[in-house]
Amino acid sequence: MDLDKDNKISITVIRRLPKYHRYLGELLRRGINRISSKELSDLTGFTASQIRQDLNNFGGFGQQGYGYNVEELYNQLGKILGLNKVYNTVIVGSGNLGQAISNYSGFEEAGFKVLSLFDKNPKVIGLKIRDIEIRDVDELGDFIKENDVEIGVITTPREYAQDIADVYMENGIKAIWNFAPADIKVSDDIIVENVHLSESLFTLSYFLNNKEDYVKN
Amino acid sequence: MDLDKDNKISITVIRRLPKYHRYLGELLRRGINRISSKELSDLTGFTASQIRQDLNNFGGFGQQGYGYNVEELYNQLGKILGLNKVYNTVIVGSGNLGQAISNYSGFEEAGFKVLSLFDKNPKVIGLKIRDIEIRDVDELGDFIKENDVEIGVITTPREYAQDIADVYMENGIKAIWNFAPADIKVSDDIIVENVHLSESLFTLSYFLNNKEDYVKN
DNA sequence: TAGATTGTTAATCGATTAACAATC
DNA sequence: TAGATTGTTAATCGATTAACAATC
Repeated sequence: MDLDKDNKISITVIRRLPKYHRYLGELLRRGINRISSKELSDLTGFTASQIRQDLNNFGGFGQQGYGYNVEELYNQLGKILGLNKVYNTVIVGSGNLGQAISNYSGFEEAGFKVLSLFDKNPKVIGLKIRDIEIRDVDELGDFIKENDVEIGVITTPREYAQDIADVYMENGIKAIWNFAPADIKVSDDIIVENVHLSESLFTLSYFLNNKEDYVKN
Repeated sequence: MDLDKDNKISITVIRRLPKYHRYLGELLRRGINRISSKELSDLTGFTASQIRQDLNNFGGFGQQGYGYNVEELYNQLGKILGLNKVYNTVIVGSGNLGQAISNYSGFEEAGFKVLSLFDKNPKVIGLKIRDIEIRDVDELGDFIKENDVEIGVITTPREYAQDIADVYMENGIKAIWNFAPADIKVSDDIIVENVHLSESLFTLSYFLNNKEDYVKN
């Protein structure tokens, strides 16, 4: 799909898409049918021009003189983001962060189904978080293969992150969502998305000490 | 401070600083004394040229023919990021995510001291997470004022985020670290740093479905 | 039809990369 | 000294903004 263009969509554009999707979801809940790029600009803080440019990378979803149909654009963006599918997911590290992710209903609603948590601590193996069992991390590889797991989450301490990434890689996982404060090394065909909480907090700290550099949004 | 320049440091530069800091910390732990921009480039994935440009926004930390002293650069970056201070912090929302943050030793080591968690659920008010008490959210405003709290974290469900932000704002908090999937509105003098986990996950999902757009790092 | 707003091209702005003199 | 590597300027590249014809 998307063979009609050779040039990549830039990461800066891609990272704005979820925000458009979120605001359109809100508008939809509020029963609003149509929105212009100008109005979306007021909501999101991106310029109207930028919004039109961004969307036109994927198609002409709008209509001159009218704007965009909220529901249609929401659905289109959902499809572009791959939210029209279900992804089998596992989480390694059953601490608070792992539990937070497995409990968050928003992810399940968006199609990210957590099949199991994994840990190496015998005290927690066998327990259930809601209805999701915590398994021994030694069973991780087999579980991935037997259950067509596509996405692996890492919520372990830093020192185990690379080992888990290796197990993920060896067993054919397609994408890794990494919360450990380390950059893992995997082969080029595996998607890695990092959430480095420290980097976010330290950025906050920087701005707290250098208010003159801070700009909203 | 930093009165010697009128032009702001751009956000793209600022967001790279924590990563430099993290790698330098690793090098320090490994007992490595000196590093060149070329070597830092191999570690971080940023170009050597970019690294030298970034650092020179803040000072000439290197030495021709030698490179950078790891410990000195680590300390300088720590200072630039404001990690040489202690910040009184509170967390509203004592669920898994709030607990994960309050338990993470890395934040406390970096100077972010969690004084209290807050919740509105009577069942958890009065409990302790490690040695941090969960208080009634009704006491939030007074607590902030009495304890010189500078940073407020929001780990509540989306629908409460703005209300908490309002309490933070009214009681003089300086920065908000927001994990709720909503963009909160506050006055311009308050720093807001968002962690939108859904946006990260949806970006991962996009790349899973559009591998041709994926580029490492 | 007249007004509104898109899709898209062109202009501008900013960030990254390349190059190299300075110097340790 | 010779080699290495910085700090910094200039060149390039890419992203954002502005403008407007097309058209609903």
